[in-house]
Amino acid sequence: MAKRREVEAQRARLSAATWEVLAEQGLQGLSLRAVAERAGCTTGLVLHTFRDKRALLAHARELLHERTAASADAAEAGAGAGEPGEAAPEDALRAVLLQAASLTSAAREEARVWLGFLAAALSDDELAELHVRGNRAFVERITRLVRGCRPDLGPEACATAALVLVSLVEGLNSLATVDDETYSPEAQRAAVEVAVAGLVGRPA
Amino acid sequence: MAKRREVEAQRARLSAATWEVLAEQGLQGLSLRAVAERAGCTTGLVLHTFRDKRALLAHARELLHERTAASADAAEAGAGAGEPGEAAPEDALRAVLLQAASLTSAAREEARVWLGFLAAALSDDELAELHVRGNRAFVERITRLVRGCRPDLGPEACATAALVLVSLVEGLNSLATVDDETYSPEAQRAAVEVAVAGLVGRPA
DNA sequence: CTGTTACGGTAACGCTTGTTACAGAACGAG
DNA sequence: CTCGTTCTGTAACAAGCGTTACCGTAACAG
Repeated sequence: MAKRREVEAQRARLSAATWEVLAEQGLQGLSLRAVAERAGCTTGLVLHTFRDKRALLAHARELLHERTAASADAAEAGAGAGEPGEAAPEDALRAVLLQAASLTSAAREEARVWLGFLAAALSDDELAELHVRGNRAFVERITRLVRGCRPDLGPEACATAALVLVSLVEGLNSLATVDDETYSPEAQRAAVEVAVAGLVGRPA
Repeated sequence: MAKRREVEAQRARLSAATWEVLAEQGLQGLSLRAVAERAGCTTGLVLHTFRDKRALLAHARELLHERTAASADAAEAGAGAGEPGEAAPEDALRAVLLQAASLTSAAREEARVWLGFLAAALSDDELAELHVRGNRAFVERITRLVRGCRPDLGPEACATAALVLVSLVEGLNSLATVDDETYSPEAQRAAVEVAVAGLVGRPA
């Protein structure tokens, strides 16, 4: 054996650089040289750490998935930690949905990255599979939270309600990446509130 | 003056080719050579008809906008032409939304094209402006239909409801491009039905 | 009929891309 | 210390990109 550096740290660093380039320059500007420059190294290191560009993209995609999942976990736990009041499950659902929306500029940047990966997945089967896995995990999370809010609903109704909420949030994210005026944070918040109230909340 | 061929037909033909390439090969495969080969000509003709690639993309984007607008017009008119029953405005809203969703394979292909343009708009201001214009027109259309269904709601409530429905449909479209199993036509239809019923329909 | 003008194709340019081969540097083992 | 292995940077490669200059060709004006 010889040198055994922390290659895992390199992978994380390069994935983060991939992410930043994707957020700033878009999908078209995402070249190996741009990533290398962003990470402060050359393309040689990049392709020594990852077999090829697709492997780099796939790793960055998984990193994004893990990040959003952790963020959702935190939001869900934080909402339930208030007090065991009457509307705790609804608060958790609302908290997770609002956290998934792009209310802050950081979240909007993440949405741009997410959208870039989605567009890339249209012609990359591996990225497509990763996207499907991540999105289905999100759908299952929302389905569970919906069931917690409305135990009276059947499984199909819960699944449909979850699909509505997930599609709504991801649609808001996608549209907000280009039109942050129409899809302002307030507008997004109001939309999520209305949808939650209509599907799960008070059956007025 | 000399030859005066139908250059407008060429523009339409090339835009259609752009569209097809974008649907089949994705944003990365959208090169001038691919478009030219698809249209049965060379790149010379392409760049004689359009100043550069961005102009070609912009024209194809406008063509997509006009197409979706015409389709929405047809759906709206068709739903209102049944009989002047009690729930005509709700039917029109539902028809427009379902037509905008990707229930058929042709509509899914259109959604892939739409998504490609959206991703391209992240780093192209002209495409971004075209997208914003088209989407706002759609939002206004839905807002008008919502107002027709629920004259009792205030302007803000109508706007929020429209934003929910638009984001829902576009989210369904985006997600269905990659996962046509979870976002099957039946699932999309059920989602739209639930959302319309919850926001506009019977206030149960 | 002839000249002018728009049109379409050919081929090349310069550039960037992903990828690979090679050379030097850094560290652990003997 | 010295060898050998692992790592990183350099440089080059072929391929593809958008774009441009150039050259026939066909059609209308006079």
